[in-house]
Amino acid sequence: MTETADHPLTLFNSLTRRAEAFVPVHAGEARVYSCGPTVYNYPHIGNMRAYVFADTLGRVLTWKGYDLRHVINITDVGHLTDDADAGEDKMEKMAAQKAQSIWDIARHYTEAYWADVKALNIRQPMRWTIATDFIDEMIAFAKEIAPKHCYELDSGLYFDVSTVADYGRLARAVTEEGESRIEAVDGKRNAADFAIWRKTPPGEKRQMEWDSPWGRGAPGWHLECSVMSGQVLGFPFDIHTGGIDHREIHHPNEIAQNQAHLEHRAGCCTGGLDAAENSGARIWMHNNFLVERSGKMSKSSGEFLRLQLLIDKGYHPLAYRMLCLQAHYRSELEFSWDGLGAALVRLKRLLGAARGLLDLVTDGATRDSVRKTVTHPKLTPLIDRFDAALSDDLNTAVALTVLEEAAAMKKVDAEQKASLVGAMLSALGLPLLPREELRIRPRDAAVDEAWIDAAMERRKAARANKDFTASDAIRDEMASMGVEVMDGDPLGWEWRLGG
RNA sequence: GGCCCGAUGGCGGAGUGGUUACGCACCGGACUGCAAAUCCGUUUACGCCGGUUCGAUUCCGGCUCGGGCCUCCA
Repeated sequence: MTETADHPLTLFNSLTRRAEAFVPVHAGEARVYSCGPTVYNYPHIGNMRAYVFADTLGRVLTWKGYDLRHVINITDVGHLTDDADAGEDKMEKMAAQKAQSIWDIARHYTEAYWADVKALNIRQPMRWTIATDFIDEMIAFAKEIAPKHCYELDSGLYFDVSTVADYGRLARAVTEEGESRIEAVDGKRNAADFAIWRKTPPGEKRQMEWDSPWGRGAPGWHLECSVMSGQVLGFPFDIHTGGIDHREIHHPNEIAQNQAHLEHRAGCCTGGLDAAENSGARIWMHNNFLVERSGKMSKSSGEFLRLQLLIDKGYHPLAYRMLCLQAHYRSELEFSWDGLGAALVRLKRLLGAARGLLDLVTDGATRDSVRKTVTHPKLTPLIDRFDAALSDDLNTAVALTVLEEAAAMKKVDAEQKASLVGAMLSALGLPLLPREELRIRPRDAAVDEAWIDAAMERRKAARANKDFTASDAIRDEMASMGVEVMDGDPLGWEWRLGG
């Protein structure tokens, strides 16, 4: 057993379409920027997969011993409803629909998002950047690159993608003359040109608008991420994450802006800076989609799956995290209620196996710290296998099986096992929850805990008298109310409701 | 029309040129007054047709089917 083998962290870089060794820009640090939500509506569980992924990445970086500096942005302005250049702003539209201030809308949905973040045990990033806090910086950024890379039309300031080298390298699919199904904005030089500043149409008044050298208006969506990531983390930073949909449009545009910005700062250039070397980030990572057959994962379809709905049905939110962990982040993942139920059962059994270790658990441990405290010969190979799995582009599916093996391990030093299991749970973002928190009463449950406790008491008395006819009748009665009785459950659950 | 991706047992989902993860479900056993829960054990798979190879689920080509993107979307 070579339990001290070192497994360098390798991550799949969308820019090169290859797994690459992670080499931090700043020794010992990992600087990560994640594209966050546009807060014009509730996030659905598919959206949340991106943040579970980003959190898992951050936890693995911590496990590997890096000092994580993570930024997630909140887009509270500038996201368009349809046409990429001249459509309605999603924020403005929702505010109009609800007859509320746009700022109230933004706050409401930001808080809803944060609630989901908390429920999924996603760690707080070093900083949440709010787009509207960076308007001045966005204007300054745009002013810098405008002379060489932008042109002005009636509707706004546009970025000319032909002015940077290798535009669209990330997407690998730039359709120069493609049959676009949307009407192009008049005057655009290239089909792929995008607005970095959108002017408020004459005669209109928006709730969110600012003065700029190009008139009153609002920043384009792509500009926000370039500015916030560069401001807070500095170019180049290590990793930029987002959903796979961003690989085609948003991130290529962000990269083009970053190239232009870096070019300006370098005071060059002949031929433009290379897109791979000057994209702003070393590694671009994209999580795949959570898919659901009936289309409930699309916000535009009206009804969509929110985390709160899972909770209302009696599924603990961490069952959803477990569902994500079982698959690789780059694979499409199928959502179904049966699948969620399976993940919940798995989570319960895992935490049940880890029970009793509660007060021994060490949170936030690193691989190296675990190696120091866990020396039992049956446990050390598990550290290595766990580390190898996570180091292999975040193979959480395999890491999870190693964790389960560790939790089920018999005849080993209890304290060492606790350290190991605790560290593994922490690396995957699964907290050791007590029973009360893991069990969730479905919202539509016909009975409450008081009723259940009373019934349990009656049944207990009948059983004490060996009156099994009576005790079975009570059990049937409870079952008819949706309560399942479990005698002698090792988790200490005497009953359950729903999931 | 253009570009890209996928197809693994009942479901989900890893992975690999040769010994076929894992979870849930099912089945068997232990436990239980009986169940449930829990624990232990077992069964079932690599879309089709060619090619490369001593050997392919794994590599290459074609086909079929499914999905995504090209318009905001994690």
